[in-house]
Amino acid sequence: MAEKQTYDPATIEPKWQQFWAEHKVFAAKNPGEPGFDARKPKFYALDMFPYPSAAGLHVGHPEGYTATDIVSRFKRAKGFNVLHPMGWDAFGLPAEQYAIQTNTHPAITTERNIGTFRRQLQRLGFSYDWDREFATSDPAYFRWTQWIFKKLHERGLAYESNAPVWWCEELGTVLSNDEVVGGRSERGNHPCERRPLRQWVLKITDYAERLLTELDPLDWSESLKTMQREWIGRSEGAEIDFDVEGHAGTKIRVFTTRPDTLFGASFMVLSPEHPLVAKITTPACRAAIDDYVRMAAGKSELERTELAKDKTGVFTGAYALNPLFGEGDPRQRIPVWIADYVIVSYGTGAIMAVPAGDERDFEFATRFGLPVPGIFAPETGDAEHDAAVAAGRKCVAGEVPYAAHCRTADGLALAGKSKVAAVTAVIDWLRARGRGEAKTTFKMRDWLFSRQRYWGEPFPVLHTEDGVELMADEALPVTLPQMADFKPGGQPESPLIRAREWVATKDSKGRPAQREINTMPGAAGSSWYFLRFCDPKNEREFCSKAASDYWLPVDLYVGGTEHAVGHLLYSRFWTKVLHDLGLVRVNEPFFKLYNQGMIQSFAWQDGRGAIVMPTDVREDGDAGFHKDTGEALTKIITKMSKRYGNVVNPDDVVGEYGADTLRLYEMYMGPLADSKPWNPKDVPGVHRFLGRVWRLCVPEDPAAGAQHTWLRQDRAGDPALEKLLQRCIHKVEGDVERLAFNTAIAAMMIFVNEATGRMDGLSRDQLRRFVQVLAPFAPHLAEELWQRLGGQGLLAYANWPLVDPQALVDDEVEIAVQVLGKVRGRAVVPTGAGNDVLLAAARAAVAAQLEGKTIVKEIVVPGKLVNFVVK
RNA sequence: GCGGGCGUGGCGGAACGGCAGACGCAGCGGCCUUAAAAGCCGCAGGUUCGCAAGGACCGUGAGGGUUCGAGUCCCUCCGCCCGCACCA
Repeated sequence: MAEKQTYDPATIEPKWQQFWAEHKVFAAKNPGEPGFDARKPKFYALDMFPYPSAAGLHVGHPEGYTATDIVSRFKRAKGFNVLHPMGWDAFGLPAEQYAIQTNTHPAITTERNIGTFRRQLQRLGFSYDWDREFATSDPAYFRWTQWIFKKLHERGLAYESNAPVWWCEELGTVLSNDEVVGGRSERGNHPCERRPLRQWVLKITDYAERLLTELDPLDWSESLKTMQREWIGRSEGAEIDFDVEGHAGTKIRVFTTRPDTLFGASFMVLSPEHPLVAKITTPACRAAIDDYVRMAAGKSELERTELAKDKTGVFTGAYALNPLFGEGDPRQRIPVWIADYVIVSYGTGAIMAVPAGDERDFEFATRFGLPVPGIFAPETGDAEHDAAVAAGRKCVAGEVPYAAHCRTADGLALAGKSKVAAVTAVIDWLRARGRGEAKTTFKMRDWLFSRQRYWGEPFPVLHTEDGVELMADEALPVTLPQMADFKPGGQPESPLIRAREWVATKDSKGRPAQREINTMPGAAGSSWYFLRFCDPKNEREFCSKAASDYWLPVDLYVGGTEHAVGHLLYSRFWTKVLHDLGLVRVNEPFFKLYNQGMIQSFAWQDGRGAIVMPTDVREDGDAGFHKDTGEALTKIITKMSKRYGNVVNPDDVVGEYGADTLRLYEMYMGPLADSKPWNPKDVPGVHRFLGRVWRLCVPEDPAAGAQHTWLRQDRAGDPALEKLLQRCIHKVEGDVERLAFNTAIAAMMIFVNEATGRMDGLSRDQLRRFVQVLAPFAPHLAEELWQRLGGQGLLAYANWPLVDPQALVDDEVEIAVQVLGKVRGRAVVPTGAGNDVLLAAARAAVAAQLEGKTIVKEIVVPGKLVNFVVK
């Protein structure tokens, strides 16, 4: 007997992948190109492009990619021009570290890794337009990254700075704020320290206000918007100048959000790094101050910000003068301290301390025995509390009535004013006297834009006799020199310094000049790649205005939360700058952003909490035992990691079940946004489903042909199946729009289960339509069946089947009948029946429960239920 | 500490304020098979009454509230996850 015709992804998947690639089935046409259809709306579906690591693709990658692929295929079927590209974020530290480890040039390892990633992605049948592929390390691409840097420089948004930056000895480079977490590098968890180094910095703070307000209308999750808002960290207040006693002309400027509490400023705190510390410290205090400053500098950021630690600080010996009070007022003269709870880089690096109104200042005052002048007169009714606050024994924040003595001789008086009014009053008073002004500050710092590494974009910058010179557009791209040894030198200097011939060059006037030896950070190339995808081959421009006008903004951007404040902020910043230059129409690049959850995995833990590798575990159902000791183990859910031995390789899954099963399983696991564990036992379930779909079309016996006999011609299908199919199409449509892929798949399973029960009632037309619905999820199987069913042309180009709204309505509905809110019966009534019909049917259904009771109220929800309230 | 999210069967998860547990996994029974695998058909939250058909009660982390009706809305608490964390 001949082989059975079973569902065999290993033959159909490569077949269709090859066909799609050869015929460029998913190539997107730009306006003006032959074949472009201007009548169609556009849809730009984008994945956060991957960093091609040596480890290859991880099952986490295809989760988001499958989601955007489903939407892309769906939108094509719905008549959209779809842009769905893929490329590589290829410059950066990990590539370079891997290159160093394997002693291979990063260009080579990167190319090899990209090859692996591309092959793995193509095995999953994603409908990318591969003609638009590029890597950020391609000279044809980074030429324009350099060009954009020039534009930023022209606008005054790029500058050199010598301010302290995060230096990571282990990585041999500086890192930006979002790359350092708690004083350690995000990548590798190495210790970092602050040190001053000459660096290129981008003035993202100029855009802080816009980055904040223009976030509002975006279709992003609230939690992500909150993260960005907090990172930007806007706060409104005032800057106030304090004179220093005995130092005429020297002023200490502070930033405060509570200028209304100036009456209670009883000391002042400078950060240890504040430039005036050395100047104002008195000889008697100098030794202690020097010690403290040295100690603060030696502390890691982690130690300095450690939670719940006691505050430390030292008196400078100097006194500042509160601008509110005149000579002779005992409140005028306040001591100046230094303490490391004040951060040099925020605000002015100095604060006025108001212990009565600020928890931190109160703690400091208490610890060092400084006075706490009361400035509030609360009336909470709690006499003890009110008295304590008035006397300065307790600290309060927020809206509290001011004490009567909060007044100046010349008419400023806060008593009776609201907080907002008091803030305004104090600012007005200060401004009139040139002692302060309203001020808004941001936590966000400028973007540290240079790295001391080899594998990144060189700057289009020369250092000449006259200073910095930007290179001409024609000289771009500035490519990296070939170097045999690109390791960091242990110095805070780029390895490029050793490429002497490359560094030494001539400026535009023919004089000797040196190239900039720092390179750009990894986030440079990824800050505009979504633009380049619109016009990836353009040699004259970074992206034609026509192309970006058409495709942007990105309609759906899917990726992980880890880029919440880095990449997403930088991309928004660059887009706004390019917009301001008139080069891009949109002001925001990503209209809808969706964060997929993490795919986790099971791991085993013993009684001490130690991880037990799966190879040492004997599984028995859901329980697990140590193979050697027999100890019962606990199953935990955690991220996939080599340490736990629980990494799932997509290649293995594709090898065993096929790409369609992998895609379908990842979408079926649960909501896209949730983190959820990979359960190998669940995978066969979706594979079985695909096998059933296959059998709906293809007979087991090859002698019976490529499709069941009843599918060889058109004839009417089973009306009950028709109704189910209509429902299924409708449900999938709605679910795909809201990215609820798990429930869409459930709906398809329901249909297939029914259809399997009466297979020969299924018509060719019905099965074709079902296959169309399946196509975005399992495109290979769908395309194969479409062909066997004699579908017109390619399924990839077919229009989404229409739903007949009539078909969604049943003639009859079953309603629930409740008595006192509990379901006691059911009744079948005609759809759209009036309340009286419903009530009559309902009464009959629960007659027994109503017996001997009085109906107090009848609640009717048409088409759903009837509830009797009885007594 | 502050902000946000989440707690539903043995497991992953469904459920516009209206029949909790769709769909899948694991489980059980049956058909097919010499046997198994595969496949197909069916059962299935818990407790309990009943020979059965079919009932009853309890059930969405805990407690309270709003409502004719709460997994869903409100308050308090517990637990888990994420983000921020001396930002003046």
